Amino acid sequence: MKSGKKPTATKTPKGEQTKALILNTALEMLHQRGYENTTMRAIAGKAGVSLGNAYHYFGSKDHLIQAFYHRTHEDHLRAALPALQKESSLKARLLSVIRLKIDTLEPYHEFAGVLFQTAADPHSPLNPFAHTAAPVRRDSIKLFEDLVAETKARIPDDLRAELPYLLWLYHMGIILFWIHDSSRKRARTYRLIDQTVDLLDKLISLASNPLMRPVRKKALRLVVELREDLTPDSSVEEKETEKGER
Amino acid sequence: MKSGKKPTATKTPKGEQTKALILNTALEMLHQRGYENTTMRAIAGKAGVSLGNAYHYFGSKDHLIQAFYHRTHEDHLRAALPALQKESSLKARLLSVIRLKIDTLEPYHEFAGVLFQTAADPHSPLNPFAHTAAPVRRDSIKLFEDLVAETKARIPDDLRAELPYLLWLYHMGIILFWIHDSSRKRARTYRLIDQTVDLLDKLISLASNPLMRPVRKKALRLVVELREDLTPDSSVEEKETEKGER
DNA sequence: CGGCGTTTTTGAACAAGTTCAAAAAAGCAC
DNA sequence: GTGCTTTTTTGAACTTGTTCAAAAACGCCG
Repeated sequence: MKSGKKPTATKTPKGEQTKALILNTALEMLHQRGYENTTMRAIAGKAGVSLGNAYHYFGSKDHLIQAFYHRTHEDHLRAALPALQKESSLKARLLSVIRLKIDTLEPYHEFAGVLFQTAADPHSPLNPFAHTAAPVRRDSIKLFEDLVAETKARIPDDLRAELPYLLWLYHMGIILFWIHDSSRKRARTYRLIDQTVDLLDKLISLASNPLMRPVRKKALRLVVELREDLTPDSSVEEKETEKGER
Repeated sequence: MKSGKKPTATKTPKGEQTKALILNTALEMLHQRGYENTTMRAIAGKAGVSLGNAYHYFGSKDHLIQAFYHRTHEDHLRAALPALQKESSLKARLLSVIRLKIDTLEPYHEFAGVLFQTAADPHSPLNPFAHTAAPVRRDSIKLFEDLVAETKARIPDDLRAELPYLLWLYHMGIILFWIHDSSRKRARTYRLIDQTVDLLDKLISLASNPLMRPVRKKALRLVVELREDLTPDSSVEEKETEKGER
């Protein structure tokens, strides 16, 4: 699987339309037939365009996955935001959001492995930790900011500031577990969620205790320090100066 | 990337030799040229055998990676066991082991992403959480058992029983971070290790406090419950009954 | 040595992701 | 509408992982 180049931006209504057509066809096929069975040729064929045309709009098969990412994220948002309205405690809010995330992902469990796979490679632009994915990630973290913001639990400011990011990290961990979960109806994942949310809630209370201040400070300092660099612009990728893009 | 079938067991000294030759050539090339640039054809070519022959001994490119896994694990063991002799405190032992792990992996950082990538797919036999990898994993966890066993710190039995597994999990997390770490000389990873080992040590002390017993019990019960199922024999893979293998 | 089953080895073929140069269509200025 | 540029679209070619049937080599029995 080579790198896959620049997904050319669409510059015409016609192009826009073709791009959307390809994407929809792709998502549909991915859903129905899974990742391996959805070949670029099949997508192009079903969409009624040529193979090369598909590659014109999506630099690689992975870019299609990225689109999938976007879509499920949006779906999750649509489900989670209303849920947040109904709950006020941090614990209940967190529980809702995480459970809904898994609910949203569930139909795609079969090829979620591939999803995570492409996402795990630091060189892949899909990787949620990479700079390229920064916008998506930020957007994703924002949900947890909302989650934390409107809760009246007494949480120290330093912790409160980092909590969204930490919860996002936690939610990534849950997804990782879910991917590997082959239990019926994903029972084990939901159990993990219920229990860990409970533990997290307790842990947050504990960390909020004045006695814990030194340890908390130290831990948070580390988090901040290592998180900062997560989005370094000093990447060595993109060796070529592109000229047509602007 | 299709599945890749059964890596036929070698049944002759001649075969043994060829297999070793291919493996060594592959590891060398992986080291020098990285994953993408090391094609199966190149390996076969340099080893002086045919492409098909390489596939006879290694069912897929991934199987080569698995061999790589083994090798680095052995290297790590060779470095870590002596180090354990010299240290007695849990903290110092853990610090040693983890740092040595990263030291061992460092030469391969460039293609570590791919490594983790193939390892992240639940369908891949390389995935460290999968049943197929159970032996390797067990062996890997064993190191942490040694690490915990001979330390005289007063740790409650329930925690002590699960600690090796938990530390193994922790060490996987460190590796994940390392893979994404592009700082000079991997400074950030080492900093993360130093700091988190310290925190872990504190956390273990804290968890050992009688006051924490209820929470600890609850958390450990969850760990045990979810860990058990990690190696279910009820897998749906291996549809064909193989007859030549025994 | 000669036959014969097994293991090793080969080479060709296939599938699928990716690249690319060039044709076709669209957009636009005049 | 005509000519020019830009964008879209195509189709063929290339690369690489993988499969497979058949040839070659091997081991062994009589």
